[in-house]
This record gives sequence, C-alpha cells and structure tokens, in this order.
Amino acid sequence: MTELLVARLQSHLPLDQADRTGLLGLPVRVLRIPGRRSDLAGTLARDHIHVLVDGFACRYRDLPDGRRQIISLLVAGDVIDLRRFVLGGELSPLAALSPLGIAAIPDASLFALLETAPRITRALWSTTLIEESISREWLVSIGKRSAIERVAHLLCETYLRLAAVGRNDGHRFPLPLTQSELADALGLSTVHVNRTLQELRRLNLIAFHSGIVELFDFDALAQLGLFSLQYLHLRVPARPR
Amino acid sequence: MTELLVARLQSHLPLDQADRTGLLGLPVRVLRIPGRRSDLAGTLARDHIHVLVDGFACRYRDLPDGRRQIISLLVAGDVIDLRRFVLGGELSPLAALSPLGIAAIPDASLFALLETAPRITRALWSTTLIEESISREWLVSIGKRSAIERVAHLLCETYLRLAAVGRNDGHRFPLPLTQSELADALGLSTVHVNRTLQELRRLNLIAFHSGIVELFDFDALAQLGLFSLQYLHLRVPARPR
DNA sequence: CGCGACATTGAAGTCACTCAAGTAAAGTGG
DNA sequence: CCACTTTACTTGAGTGACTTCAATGTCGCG
Repeated sequence: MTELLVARLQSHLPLDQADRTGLLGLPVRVLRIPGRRSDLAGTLARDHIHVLVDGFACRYRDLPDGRRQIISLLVAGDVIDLRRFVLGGELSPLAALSPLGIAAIPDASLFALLETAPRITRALWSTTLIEESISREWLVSIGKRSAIERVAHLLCETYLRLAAVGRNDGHRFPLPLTQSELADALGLSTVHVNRTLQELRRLNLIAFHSGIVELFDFDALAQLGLFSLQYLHLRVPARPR
Repeated sequence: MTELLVARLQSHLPLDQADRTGLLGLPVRVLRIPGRRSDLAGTLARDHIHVLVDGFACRYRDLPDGRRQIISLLVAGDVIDLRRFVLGGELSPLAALSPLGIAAIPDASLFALLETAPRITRALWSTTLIEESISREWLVSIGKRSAIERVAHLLCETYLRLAAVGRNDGHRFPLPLTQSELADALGLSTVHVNRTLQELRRLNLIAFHSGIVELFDFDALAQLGLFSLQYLHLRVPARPR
C-alpha cells in the first residue's frame, strides 16, 4: 500500500534503497470510504497520517453564508494530513468525491522513520511545497484566467497529476466532479461551467461525460489554458502521445 | 539579524534554548535593496537562504500576455526561498515593494544546523505550511469574496501578520502597494480597487494614504471581510486595542 | 414508472471591467 | 524656481463576462 507513496515521493525527489525499504516497512491499515460525502476530516484518526491510495477527494472551505470554495483536489498518492502531522491543529475540511481507499500510518512510526532517514523528511516537505505550488497556480487561474482558460487549465493539471501515478487511460481519466463542484473549484457559477464545457466540446478539445474526461488535443488545451507545467515539479514530465 | 527569524518561528511553534542559540549563531550577511523593483529573484545567491528582515516584497506570476497575478506578500520575518532550499529549481519571481533588508545565510550552515536540531526543521517546514494556508485563503477570497470583502480581508490579514512581528504602529501599518498592485493581488481592476477603497473610507473603516493604512474598526472590518484568523496559525493572536 | 440528481437552456440582471479623461503629487532638468 | 514628465489616483460612461432565476430535459435507479 505504501508503494504508491514511494512512487509519489520519487516523482519529485530521488530516494535511495534504504529510504524505500523504510517506507515499505511502515505499518499500514487501509480505510475504505464507500462513496461521496463531505466532512470527512472528523473520521480520520488524529494520531495517524493518511495517504489517499484510491479515488478523488477535495479540501474545501465554507464561508459563513454558505459560499463554498474548493481549495484543492486530492488524487492517489497525495498525503492528506501532513499539516496536522507537522503543525498540529485541525485538519482542513475534506470531502470524498468518489469511493476512497486511504492508507493510515501511525504518526509514531513515521516519526521514528524520519529520525533515521532525513531524505524522507525532505521528500515529504517537498510534497507540501508542491501542493502549495498548485494552490498558487489556482490563484492565478481564478485571479487572472477567463472561464474557458480556467477549465482548460484544470483539465491539463489533473490529467498530468493522474498520469504521474498511472491513473490515466491514455488521454482519458476520471474526474468525478459535478459541474457544480467544478464551479466551486474554479470560482464560477454552475451555469457558466456548463456553457464553458459546451464551448470546449464544440472546439473538439474534450469529451466529459459521467465523470470521465477525454482530452482530444492536450497541446491545444494547454495553450488555451495558458498551462505551463513546471509548477507541478514532475521529474519525468509524463507527456502522452 | 536572526533574532527576527527566531521570533517568527516561535510565533508558530515553541523552540528551546539550544534551538535559539543555534539560529542566532548562523553566519549572516545583510543585503540592501534600495527601492521598488521587479525581478529580484535573479539577484539572490542560489546557495544562500534569504530572510526578509525589513520592508515589503511580493511573489508574482506573469501570464504570457502580460496579465500579472500577485501570489503572496512577504513581510519582515518571512523566509524567501525555502522552496529552492528544499526542492531545488528556480525561485519564483519576486518584487521589492519598498526598500528591503534581506539576511542571507549560507545553505550549508543551515543544513548543518538542521542535522542537530530537528525542531528547527519542523519550524521551518511549518512556515511553508502557513504560507500555503495563506495562499489558500487568498484562493477563497478571489474565488468567493466580493470586491469589498477581499480588500477588507487583505487588510485584516496584513495587519495581523505585521503585528505578529511588531511592525505595526497601533492600528496603523505600512502597505506600500499601489492601487494597481492591490488590483493584481486581489484579482480586480485598478479602477474597481479605487472605488472599493473609497467605499471603505466612506464607511469610516479605514484610511489609506501614501502607503500607510489605518484601521478604525478592526472587528467591523473583519466581519465585513469574513475574516477568521485561525488560518494564520498564530500562537498568540496579536489582537490590538 | 416516477423520483432525484444532474445537466442544459433562456432571459434578465449586475458586478466589475475597459476605455477615456482629467486631476494631483512628486521628481527632473534647465 | 518653473516648465516638463512621470506616476498614481479619481471620475464617468458604456460594455461585457459571468451571475441569478426559473424552467425544462435527461438519465440512472429503486
């Protein structure tokens, strides 16, 4: 179950054999969430660290009057609660967008491993920096990109993140968000997301149906979305045919 | 010069005496930037880590067609290039918004210190997590808050960040951004920032003139901006009279 | 079959943008 | 010390991208 974590960490920084062995030796319990739901954070043990191994989740933030902003998308390989692990405090609100598999590792075991393997500390720290990098790029999207650019950008980003952990199927990949959730992620209204998706279909750039996206022309989509790639810090830019 | 860094790290996580001594013993060279300028990143040595000790800076990102998004504001005590230190790669574009004082510490010295002081690693890691937290809150602002809420929110945030390092003067604090830079930070147009500031003045909530802000009613402003405070992870919420 | 969730469409409205002047303040040079 | 330039701020008018509201359509499922 931790192979995925190893793969994920190595996609950003190299590890050596001892590091890998240490990670693979961590005790893991796997948790299953059967389907979509909000407010998942409370169900995660506060003395374990959790890695998403399957499915889609998101972090979100609700304003007092009900407005919701989706802050980030979590895909297989993402560590869910490093912030709590390092800084303590509460976990940010979390929602399952599909059935999930979550690996839970006791904090204590990871602490022990980090004492002997400084490179892993650095690799984990890196993943938080990359999350931040993505978060900043979303800021650019919402702040400066038009609706169609935002959607195009998000699709490029998600595609590459999934491809980096092998969860794509050629140019097709799962994206189990409703249009209204896309709207909350992109800072748009549901109606406008709908029209924007139609425009992208009309341009023959994508198909999107029942939670599956297909990209017909990644390069054109990337150009349209002013997508630039470096911010994902992938060591081997998984670029598809 | 590193007292400020100590203060900053302690504002989020406790350190012990040995940690403080180690930090204060780091060799430091101080760099002065005489005034406002973009594209500062290139002038910072790639084998030193830099801490802003005085003045205001910002990270930004330009899109190919010239649109600029300001990604974050850096104030005294902020570490500038932890990402490079941990993850390598390029520093994100940086601009000086005022004359700056920057402390430069050799990477090697800090690496050496971190080997003996794991708590400092954790404290530094924390600062990157808090930066991310702020970045996410900006995402919420731009995604879901109205123009006046955004401005109010930014003012509350900046006030508390400055107060945490003692760079406020009662309810007054420096904010050396032009309205056009505020616009680039908030995802608004210059014209609209102007009108929004006028509205805030009309409501008797703020004064803002030649780079100095005064808050007449922090609580009212916080309420207007849907500002919630926890995301700054301050151990001692510096709340002013 | 009928319900519920999601997607789609149309129409009307608005918040914030763009364009275009005009004013104010501060620096520059002769 | 005063024209001249530059930079920032302010104001008005018109526009447009996106929103809101309100139906209607479609699909999967018990």
